[in-house]
Amino acid sequence: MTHNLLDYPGKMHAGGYRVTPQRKAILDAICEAGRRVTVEEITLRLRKKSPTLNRATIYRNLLFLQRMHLVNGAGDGKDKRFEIASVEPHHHLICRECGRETGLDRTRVERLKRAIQKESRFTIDDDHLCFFGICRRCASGANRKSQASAKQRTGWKPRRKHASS
Amino acid sequence: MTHNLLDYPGKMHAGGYRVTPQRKAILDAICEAGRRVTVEEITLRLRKKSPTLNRATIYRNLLFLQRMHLVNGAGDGKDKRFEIASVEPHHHLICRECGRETGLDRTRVERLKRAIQKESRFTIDDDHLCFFGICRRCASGANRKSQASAKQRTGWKPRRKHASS
DNA sequence: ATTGTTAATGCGATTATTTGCAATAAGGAT
DNA sequence: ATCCTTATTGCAAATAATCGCATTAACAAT
Repeated sequence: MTHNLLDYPGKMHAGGYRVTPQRKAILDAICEAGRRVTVEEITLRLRKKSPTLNRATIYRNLLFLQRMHLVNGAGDGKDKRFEIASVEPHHHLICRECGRETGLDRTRVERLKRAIQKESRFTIDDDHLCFFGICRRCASGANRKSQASAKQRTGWKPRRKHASS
Repeated sequence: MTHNLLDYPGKMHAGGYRVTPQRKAILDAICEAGRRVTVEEITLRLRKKSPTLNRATIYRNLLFLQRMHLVNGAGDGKDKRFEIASVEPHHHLICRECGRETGLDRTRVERLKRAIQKESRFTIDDDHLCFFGICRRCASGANRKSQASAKQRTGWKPRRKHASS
């Protein structure tokens, strides 16, 4: 239970918020997944242990947990994914093509954050940034077929001027 | 028409995609707004000049235009906002509290992107990053009442242990 | 253990977004 | 100008996400 390291009850109480079984269940579900999960996956996991937990409660708490910095979310629409916020700030490089994540040396990013904060006195409170782009493999065209479904999923076919078979 | 600088017909054709009046209308609508706009605002603007343009077409093209790097989108859910992608890469600091944007010296960010690319050979194709956090004014508590509605909008009341009037 | 306060949940009803598919129309070729 | 291919649209139906409000239950205080 990674999230226990975060002392989430303490953080919630400190803000005047309450620790409910629903919130615990949601944190558990994300934690047990052990990777970045979509709302759908979270909902499915919850069906088992907490079948009565309401849809609206999930959405509300996902927002809440993000605000509390207990959970990090990144991505667009249905592809948005959540994970337990790590004690250690860390960042991701996510490939738009194949969806794979690459680690990212955090010192560099933290340095940028500090520099920005120093200059503009704006505090970036995100300890978990996601940068989207194209990974090495996809850039080289190495894995065209293997995971090229990203495009299809959003409904656009790749370029193919009229030319038979 | 800032977006004409981008040669969007060229980019679309290059990918085997088509330039339709609907796409033009959507780009125009975002452009005319002259600032980061929500789907709702885009829809409202389109009602006037292109009343027949379908909902689904708007959503599909917003995705499409982002993929084409003609439009940038950032933010969560209904707060997601779009703007015409500038020829010049630029980045934003957006305050979670009051929603205001602060400019951000882009050289620093570009340097980070280059460094990452060099190290991991991952190409961050985002020329428009949004960093969320707390701006100077809100951090100092200067404008509590003026724009503190951000919290209410998502349905949470600020901490206030029971104490009358 | 009981009580009071009010944050949080569940529910039903809206509203927002997505999807499948037939009909339409962009743009290359003749 | 006309034809052909197929990307894109509009529509209607399906899903997903949000909202208002009455009810429930955390938790601080007694």
